[in-house]
Amino acid sequence: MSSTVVKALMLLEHFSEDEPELGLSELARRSGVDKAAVHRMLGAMAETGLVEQQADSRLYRLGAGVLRLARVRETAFPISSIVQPILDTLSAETGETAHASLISGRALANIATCESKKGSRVSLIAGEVLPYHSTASGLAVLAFGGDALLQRVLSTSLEAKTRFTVTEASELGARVDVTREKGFSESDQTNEEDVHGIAAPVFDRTGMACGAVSVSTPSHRMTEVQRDLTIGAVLRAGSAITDGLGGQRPRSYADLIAPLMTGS
Amino acid sequence: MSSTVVKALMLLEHFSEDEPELGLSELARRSGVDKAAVHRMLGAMAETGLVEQQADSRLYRLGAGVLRLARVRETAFPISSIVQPILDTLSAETGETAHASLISGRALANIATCESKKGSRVSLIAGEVLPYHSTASGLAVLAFGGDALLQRVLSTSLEAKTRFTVTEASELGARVDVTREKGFSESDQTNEEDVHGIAAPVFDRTGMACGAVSVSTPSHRMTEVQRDLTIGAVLRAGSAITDGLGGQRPRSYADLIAPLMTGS
DNA sequence: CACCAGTGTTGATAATATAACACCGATAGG
DNA sequence: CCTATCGGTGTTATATTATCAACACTGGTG
Repeated sequence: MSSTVVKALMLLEHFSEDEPELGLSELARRSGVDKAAVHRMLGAMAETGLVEQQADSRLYRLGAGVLRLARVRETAFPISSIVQPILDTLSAETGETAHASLISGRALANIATCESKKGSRVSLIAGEVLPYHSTASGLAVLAFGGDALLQRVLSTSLEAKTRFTVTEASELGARVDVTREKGFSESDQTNEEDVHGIAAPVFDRTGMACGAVSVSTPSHRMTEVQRDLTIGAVLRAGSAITDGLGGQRPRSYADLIAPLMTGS
Repeated sequence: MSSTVVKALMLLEHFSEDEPELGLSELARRSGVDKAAVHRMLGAMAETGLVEQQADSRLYRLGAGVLRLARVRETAFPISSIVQPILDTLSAETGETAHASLISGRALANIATCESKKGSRVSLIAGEVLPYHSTASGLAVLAFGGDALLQRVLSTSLEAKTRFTVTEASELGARVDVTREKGFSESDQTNEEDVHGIAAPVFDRTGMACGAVSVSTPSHRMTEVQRDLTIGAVLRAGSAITDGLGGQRPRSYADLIAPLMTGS
């Protein structure tokens, strides 16, 4: 069912900002894969520089190869450099943390962020993988990313990240419909406690959503005024990023959000 | 002998700044792997977001996953951000193109560059993979990266990149010895025509070389004066990077290069 | 229009790399 | 000194993968 390559690459998901170095046994435990298999996979990935092993502690971490690959991609398709300034203004306009993510296989990859300047803010782990079903960004992508993607996600089991997470396919489908009608998505504490998210889709040049831009606000601070302000700002940012990437908004979507994109 | 994971990841080496998008057949041809196998491997890597397939043209390119991974690594171990300013001053001091690379599996990965401002300059492809045996950076790493690495490289077949490339293991060993005695490495047109390189090793905290910093000068422009200037600047840059990464120079090496690090 | 050369994709079967298990030496703590 | 970790290693049955061929499709050409 699942190829060894996928299994090996899934191991990389366990490296995070908080735990950038992991031991063999630890990694085997978390991934639920046999220790010997993990050892072989890490060895294979080390050969190509995707991971590297500390000589002394024997811990593994992401290798220099990922930097090289990112450079190749970013040089050819400068996404991050286009997105970052837009996120900065989005964060400034709303006063909250903004981030952008792109479709990356079976999940969303957070590729750029701008944290709020406030002391109390939503702080997210760099390079986190965001599930489609529990985040505002995910909803935005599901709503405008085509039926194939939506069906695939609906047919998977939806993990409950908090007590508010939608775990029923039918209800998730309903939320996607709402998102499609409104032109933006909204989620309250479905991925993390006390985090409210508002997101807008980003389109590629075929008119399909390829990612999303989102603003995360502490739930207790979210007011009606703040909400309206954020929706307009997020939609403008989404459009700006779509344009920056050479993407194309579907006509119906452009008409839909036009009245909402008030403000400067 | 060779695992499927390695074979799959080797496919990624064929993506470059010049050719960021490749078709299935093209990739199969270059890698010498069966088309069907390449198809399955790319599919597997697409599942995890390491590559992505254009919906319309069906071409493959590096995916958003690599950006995410690079963010995780760079947040935890901010190498690029430490190296870049040092490269900038190195390039300013020498007037030529400077770059830094790290050990990445079986080769060196170029992770940061600063191009010369001159019209005639050495321009290198972003994210290029540098062979150990044909580059000044490679020599520097081989000389100070431990015997295990050196033996492994010496036992492989050395591809002739130009008519000056060293392809005999014995001669390469001799050049490594010279490098070890001098404290820096030098190569003239061994990797590319009309490119002269001078490189210094970068050490990790165990005192082993983990990478190198190098200045590439058009061969015809390399004079005695320029050479002395460059050697001092490269050695200073190497030391600065080693310090910035929390690395540790071996005592013997520090004594060796001390008299050469003249200038500011 | 038929043809051709190219593409991406999919099955079938045979070959082989892989998963699983127990095991090893080393290290650290009680 | 015993126990519980750790990283790493063999070995064999098994499941995945490589290989080959054929497929449907495209765009260009006679």
